[in-house]
Amino acid sequence: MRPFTKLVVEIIADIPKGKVMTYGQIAKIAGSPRAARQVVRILHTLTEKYQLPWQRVLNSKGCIGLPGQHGQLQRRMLEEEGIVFAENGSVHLIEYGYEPLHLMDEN
DNA sequence: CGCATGACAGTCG
DNA sequence: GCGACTGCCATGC
Repeated sequence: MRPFTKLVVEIIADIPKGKVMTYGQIAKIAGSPRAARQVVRILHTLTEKYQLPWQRVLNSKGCIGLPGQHGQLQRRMLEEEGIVFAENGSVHLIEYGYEPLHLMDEN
């Protein structure tokens, strides 16, 4: 497994309950600001192997990426964690967005 | 090895 | 503010 992938797994696994992160955010922290796609792939590939909280990972719009039933399921799981959805079906990233500061260089 | 694809992001009109 | 286009990087065929 590449370092990037490993970091992504660590980061996602480190997302606390009631918080969410975006693909771009995770990718950036993992070391590749442009690797949001890889985060997506990693979710697909490893979410079942490592039991990652995929439901806490959203796109930059704060919306569920999956269409249909999976999205509904994800939304319900997030609500169970205490996350409140906006009227448009998005999550308030300003409030629920999680930033693992211990992984930041300085900033 | 080359082409196509993906649960995306950022910019432009 | 929304829709369309391009960029990115790794995996799959």
